[in-house]
Amino acid sequence: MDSDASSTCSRSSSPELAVDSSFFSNKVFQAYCTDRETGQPRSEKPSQNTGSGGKSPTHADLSKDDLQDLRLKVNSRERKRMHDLNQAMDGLREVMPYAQGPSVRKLSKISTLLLARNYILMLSSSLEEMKKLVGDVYGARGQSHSARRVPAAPASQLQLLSLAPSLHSLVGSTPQHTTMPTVGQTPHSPPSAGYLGFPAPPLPSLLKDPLHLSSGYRHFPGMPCPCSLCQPLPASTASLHSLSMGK
DNA sequence: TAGGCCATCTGGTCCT
DNA sequence: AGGACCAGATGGCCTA
Repeated sequence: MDSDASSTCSRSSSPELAVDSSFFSNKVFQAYCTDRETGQPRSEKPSQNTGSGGKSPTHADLSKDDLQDLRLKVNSRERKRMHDLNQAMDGLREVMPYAQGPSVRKLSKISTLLLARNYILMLSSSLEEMKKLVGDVYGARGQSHSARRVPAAPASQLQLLSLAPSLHSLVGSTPQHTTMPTVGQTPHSPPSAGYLGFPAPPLPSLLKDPLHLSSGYRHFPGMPCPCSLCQPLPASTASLHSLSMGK
């Protein structure tokens, strides 16, 4: 989907192969050919087995055309590798909680990676909170069975209780696949997370501070809120937040 | 015009 | 040996 954005975007992230034209117009390649023609090798070391009857031809033994073919092959492979990488990056962009559309500029690669990291942290946090809440609910029900009979919460209310975190998550994290631009967003300004339904932090802070995402819950009136604003972060989540992206 | 982002080429290194 | 992966260099495009 977003790979289409490359065609609508002012610039293409993966331009179609123009191997011959781009490669042969490349100044480096031209310089390379010039060096070969003038007999001034750029970097290859003098080979001892050149013309000495080696069993298999080394790079130095290859003719100019063969060397050129080899270089083209290597370049093509590298190009394909980078295109695959960009495709994967597009796939990642598609599932990010971010406004997408022809009028919205694509997230840069670094922004995509940083946002993905924070998104994962937020989802982990939501999952932990939901687990904790479900545990509390079932624990309370067990106690009520063993002790005196307390009027249990109606089933609908229980569902609401246990659904609250997921509601938060859904509201706050469902990828927006519509093409509607965010309010106050210029066609070429970086997209904001304002579509989430709450005042979104500016992108830079969102990318830097994972807590901005985890605090981005929508607060429903009358509904118990398990979000990290209203409750302290669980220890496991806190440890998650301390994770670094170090290599 | 400077700076950011990107695609591409290229040579080196590592792995199978 | 061949391919994958990586990082540096280079040049183009776009935006503030």
